[in-house]
Amino acid sequence: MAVPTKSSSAVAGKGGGDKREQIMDAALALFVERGFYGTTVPEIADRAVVGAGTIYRYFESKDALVNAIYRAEKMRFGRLVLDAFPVASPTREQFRLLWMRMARFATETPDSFVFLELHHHARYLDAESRTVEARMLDLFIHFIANAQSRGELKAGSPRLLIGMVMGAFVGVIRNCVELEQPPGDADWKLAEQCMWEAVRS
Amino acid sequence: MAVPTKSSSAVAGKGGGDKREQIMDAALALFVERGFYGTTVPEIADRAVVGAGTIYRYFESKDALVNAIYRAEKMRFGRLVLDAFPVASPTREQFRLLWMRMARFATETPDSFVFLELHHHARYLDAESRTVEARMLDLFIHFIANAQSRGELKAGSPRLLIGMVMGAFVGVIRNCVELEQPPGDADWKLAEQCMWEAVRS
Amino acid sequence: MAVPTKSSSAVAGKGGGDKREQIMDAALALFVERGFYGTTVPEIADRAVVGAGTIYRYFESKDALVNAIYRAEKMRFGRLVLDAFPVASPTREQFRLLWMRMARFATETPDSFVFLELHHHARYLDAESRTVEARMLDLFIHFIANAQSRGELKAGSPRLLIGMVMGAFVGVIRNCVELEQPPGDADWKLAEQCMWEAVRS
Amino acid sequence: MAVPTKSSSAVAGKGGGDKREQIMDAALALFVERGFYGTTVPEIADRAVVGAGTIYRYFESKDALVNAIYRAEKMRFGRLVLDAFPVASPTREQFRLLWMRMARFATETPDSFVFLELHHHARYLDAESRTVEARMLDLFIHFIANAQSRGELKAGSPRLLIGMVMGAFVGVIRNCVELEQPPGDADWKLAEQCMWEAVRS
DNA sequence: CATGAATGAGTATTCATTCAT
DNA sequence: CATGAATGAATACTCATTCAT
Repeated sequence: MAVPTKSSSAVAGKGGGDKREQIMDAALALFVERGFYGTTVPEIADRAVVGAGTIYRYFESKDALVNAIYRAEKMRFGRLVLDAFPVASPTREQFRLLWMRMARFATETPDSFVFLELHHHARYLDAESRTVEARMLDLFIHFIANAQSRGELKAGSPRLLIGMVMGAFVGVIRNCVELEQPPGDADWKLAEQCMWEAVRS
Repeated sequence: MAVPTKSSSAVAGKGGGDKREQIMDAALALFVERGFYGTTVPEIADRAVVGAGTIYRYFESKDALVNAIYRAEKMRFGRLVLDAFPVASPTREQFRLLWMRMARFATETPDSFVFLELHHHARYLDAESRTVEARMLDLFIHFIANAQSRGELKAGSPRLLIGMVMGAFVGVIRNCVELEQPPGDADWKLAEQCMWEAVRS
Repeated sequence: MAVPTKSSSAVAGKGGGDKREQIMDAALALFVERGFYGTTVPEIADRAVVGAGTIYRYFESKDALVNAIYRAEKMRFGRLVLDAFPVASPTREQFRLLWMRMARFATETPDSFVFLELHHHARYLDAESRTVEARMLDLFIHFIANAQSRGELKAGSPRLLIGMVMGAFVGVIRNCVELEQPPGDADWKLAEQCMWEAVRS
Repeated sequence: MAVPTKSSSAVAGKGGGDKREQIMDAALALFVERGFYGTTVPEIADRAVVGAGTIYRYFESKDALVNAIYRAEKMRFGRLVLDAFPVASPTREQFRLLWMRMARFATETPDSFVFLELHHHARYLDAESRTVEARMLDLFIHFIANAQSRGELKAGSPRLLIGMVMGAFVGVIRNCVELEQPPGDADWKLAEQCMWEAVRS
C-alpha cells in the first residue's frame, strides 16, 4: 500500500533507475502525443522500460497516474514562475518577469506545458488536482487586485484579465505548435508587450 | 455506402424527422458534456431517439460523426462571423465587429463554441476538418496583414497576433465557464477594448 | 439497462435460441466442473455459443450471473420439493415425500444439486440470493416444529435436525459422485429409512 | 529445490522462528476467511510475518501450500479421531467415541474443520491429498463392515452409511456456523443419538 | 430505410512467481 | 537463507460496429 516515494531515489545517483519518474516521464510524453484515452498502459510501460504491473506499484490506476503527473507539473510550473518573486518591483517589471518565466517553462519543457493545457478541464482530474490549480489562481488574483488598487491595471474582474492574458499566452504557444517551430525570443517579447498594453490602465 | 445527404432533410420542412441533425445535435451536446471518449454511440442514439444502427446510415463511424460536427460548426461559426463583412469600414470597427460576432456565437450556442475549442487539436480530426480550420485562418491572416500594411496594427507575424487574440477570447469564455455564469456584455466590451489595445500599433 | 426476460423466450418455441438460458446452462455446467474462479467468461461464452460481450447484455457481471443461476436453481428446487405438498398427510409420509423429491431433483439434474451445494456459502452470493435460501429454510423449520409439537419428531432445535438431515442427504450424493455412479433407488430408500429413524421420536 | 522439512523446526524447540508453520497457520486462517482464490500470496506472507518470496522456499506454489495444509490437517484429524481406538469396545461405544472425538476436533479447531470441509472437492487438491482422504475412508469402511457382519448396523453400502453420518455431522457444524454460535455439548449428544439410531440395525 | 441484439477485439488491472540484493 | 520489488500472463469487462429482421 505504501508506495515508494520519489525522494529516496533522487539520492540514489547511479544514473537514474527511478521507476516512478521513468513512468511519469513516459506517460507525460505519450499523453501529449496521443491523448489520455489514446494511450494504453502497456504502451506507457514499454516506453518507461518497466513491466505493465510495475506501474500499479506506483500508481493506483491510470487515472491516479495522470493526476499525479498533473499535480507534479502544475507545481513545478508554479515554483518556476513564482519562486523568489520580486514583490517590491514595479508592476511592469513583475508582468514581464511572469510572462518570461512562463515562456521559459513552455519553451524548455513544451510537453509539460501542452500537457497542463490539454488536461486543464479533463474529466479524470480529481478534487486534489483541481485544488492545486485553484491555489495558483488565487495567487494571480491577488497580484492583479493589488496592481489594480494602485491604478496600474485596467479595472475589471481580475479573473477576466487573467483569463485573457493566460489565454493569449496559450494562443501564442499553440500558434507555434501548429507551425512546428519553437517560438523565438522576439515573439515572446512582442506578445508580452502586446498583452501589457492590453491590461495596463 | 450512399449516405443520405443533409439536403434531403432540408426539404423535409416542418423540422420533423431529420435524423441526421437529431444525431449531430445529440452528439454535440454529449461530447461537450462527457467528452468524445466518454460518450458511447448507443448513448448518442438514445438521446437522438434513433436506433444505434441508424447512426451508421448517416456517418461511417464515430470519428466521421465528430468530424462532421466539427466541420458543420466551424463553418457556421465562419458564416456568422464573416458574412457581409464590412470590408471598407475602419479597422477599429472591423475588429470590434469580429469580436462581438464571435461573442454572440459563443453566447448563443455555448456548446458549439466549447465543442470547437475542445476538439481543436483532437487526434480524431481528419485532414478535411483541418482544412476547414485552415481556410478560416487564411481569411484572418489576410485581414491582419492588410491592416498591418496600413500601419494600424503592430508589426509581427499575423499568426502570432491571431493566436494571441483568439487565445484571449477563449480565455474569457473559459473564465466564465469555470465561474458558471455567462459572460456579461460589459465583460465582452472590456475584453474587446483590452485586446484592441494589445494589437493596435 | 432493461435486460431481456426469460419468459419471452420460453414462448418462442422454434427449438431453443434463448441466449439467456444458454448462458446460464453453460455457466452452471462449467462452474460445477471447474469452479467459479476456474471458469473464465470467454469459456462460458464459447460453451453457450454466444459472443463474450453478449453475456453482459444479460448479466451485469460474472458475479451477477452466478447469483442469477443460484436463485433460479434454488427456486426450481423449492418448487419441485414443495409444490402441492400434502399438508394433511402423516408426518412419516411427508418426510418420505420430501426426501424422494429431493432425490429426484438430485438425480435428474445432478449438476444443479452440486452447484447449489458448492455455492451454499460462496463469498460472491449477494443478499438476495441468501434471502431465497433463508425463506426455504423457514418453511422447513415450521414443518419440523409442527411435527415436534405433535410429538412425532425428537425434541431439539429444528435447525439442528434440518442440518443433520440435509447434511446426510448431501453425504449420500457426495458418496455417489465420488464413486461416479448414480445413487440407485434402493440407496435412496435405505437412506430415507435411516434418517427417519434418526429424527423420529 | 531442497525445501526445508517440517522436522527441522520440530527440533528448534521453544516454538519460535518456525516459518513453515507460521505460513501454514496464516494461510489456513485466510483460506477459511476469504477462500483460496480470495487470498493472495502476499497477504499470507504479511500475516505470517515473512517475505512473500520466503513462502516459495517452503512451498513450490500456492497450490502446493494448500495441499500441504490439507494433508497436515487431514492427518491431524485422523490421529485425533483414531489414536488408541478401543478396538474391543462395543460398537455403540465406538460410535459415540468417534462422534465425540470429531466433535472435539471441530470445536477446538473450527478453522481446521471448516478448511477440510471447504476444500474437500477443491480442484487444486492433488493426487496425494486425495490419497490421504482415501486411506482414512478405508479405515471407516472396515469399521462399518465389521459391525455390519456382527449384525449391529443396518445392511447397505458402508460408503453410503459413512456418507450419511459424516454428512449429518457436517450439517450440524454448518448449522452452528450459520447461527454463529458454537454447538453445545447437548447438541452434539443429541445429534450423536440421532445418527446412531439412523445406522443401528 | 430503421432497428437494436449480438459481437469480439481491445483495455485496465490483478497476482502468483522470480531473482537480484 | 530471507526478502519484496518487479514482472507479465491472464481475465473481466466495454463499446464501436454489423446485420438479420
